[in-house]
Amino acid sequence: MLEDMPDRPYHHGDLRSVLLSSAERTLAERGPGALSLRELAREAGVSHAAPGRHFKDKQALLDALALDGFQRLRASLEHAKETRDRSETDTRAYLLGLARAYVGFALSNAALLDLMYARKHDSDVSDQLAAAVGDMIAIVLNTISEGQRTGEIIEGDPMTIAFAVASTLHGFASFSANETVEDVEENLDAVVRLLMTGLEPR
Amino acid sequence: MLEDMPDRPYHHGDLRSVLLSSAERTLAERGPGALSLRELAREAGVSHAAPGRHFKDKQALLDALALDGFQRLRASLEHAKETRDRSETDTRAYLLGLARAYVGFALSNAALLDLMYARKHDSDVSDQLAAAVGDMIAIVLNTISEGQRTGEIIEGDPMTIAFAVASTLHGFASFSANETVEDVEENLDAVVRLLMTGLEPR
DNA sequence: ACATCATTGTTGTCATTGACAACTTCAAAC
DNA sequence: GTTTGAAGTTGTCAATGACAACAATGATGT
Repeated sequence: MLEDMPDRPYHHGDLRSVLLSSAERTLAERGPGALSLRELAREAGVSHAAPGRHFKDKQALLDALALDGFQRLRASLEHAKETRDRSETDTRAYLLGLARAYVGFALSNAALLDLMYARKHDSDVSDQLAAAVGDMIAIVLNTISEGQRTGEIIEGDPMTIAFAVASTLHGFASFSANETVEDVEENLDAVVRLLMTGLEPR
Repeated sequence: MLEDMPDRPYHHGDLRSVLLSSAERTLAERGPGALSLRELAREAGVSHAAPGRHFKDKQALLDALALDGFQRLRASLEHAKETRDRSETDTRAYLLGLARAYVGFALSNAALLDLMYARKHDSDVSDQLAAAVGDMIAIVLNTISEGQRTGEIIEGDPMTIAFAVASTLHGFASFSANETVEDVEENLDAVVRLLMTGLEPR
């Protein structure tokens, strides 16, 4: 009889990351309400209590997902920055790149983005998440400061300006992900143009 | 013996709205995860299945909360519009009023706002919610069109401009509600100013 | 008046879930 | 080699959402 050949070794070896990616798939496909630790365990071929070794809580799993999301979003924004650096130093083009990256992430990871900004994380994790948001704003801040140095951006407290710009990006991404907006690209261009030139006639 | 005096009549009479307001309080105080139909029933002094008569689903309750939230938000924005009409017709002041109303709502009803924009509603309700968002954008749209008529706003597709402005308001409100931003008022002023005048030096 | 009947509430039950406790397997460190 | 601790397992519990079957109430039509 061959039944004593364990399909998988006793120790899964990679359970934590398997749980995370499985959770993210479920989140994207069936929403946050469909997330169940026990179901994740079943999918991973592991007992119902195994996830408890890696995540104290269901909330801990969600926290980890959110943090991971911020890391990837940040990487995406920084990638947009780096690819820009090789071309010219046009602040508007740079902002457009950032906006595209942010919106792209929002469209591809709508449910995850919700989770990232959900107001229900453990207090210490909330600090980390706040820091992650701070990092993102810092990227915008860099652009603003650079733009101010080259004279492409008006003077004024760069932090305030960065906050305003980040707000716009976030709001646009959030809206675009929610409603079924067809011409995201065009709208996005218009938003960046508007941000740069303002609403008042010159 | 007095025990046959029913504390409450068999028919609660107002259960639906009691459930809704109780749910909203719980939502605000303990987050969406703490919402339990059974607990709401207990608080209302009613059996555990009674809520089922008014809400097919837990999701149906959440949908109702979200719709109600949009109605109140819209009323608040329209109130801002009416109080403005009595003073001058300065588009910037009007936008500032709208922004204050939106942010005020976001700060007072953070968890509810999350729910309103959550991507997990029943499909037909989603349509109603999308319509609600459309109504809100329409309010902004009015302002933009008026501003264009008085020459205070640049020309261009008003819908696109309105979408951009609404995005900014929403993003700012969402950010302000999440992070612990101290000087919301100042930042808000700066955002509206920035929207009006743009980022480029003139 | 009064029978009917839809509404709203009730009890009972079920499968699922998150959390925890107690036990086992394995591998690495000493 | 043994000890020790991380990772996985079974077993159990209370809470929950959903549903079915039944009861009370009040409105409607004649």
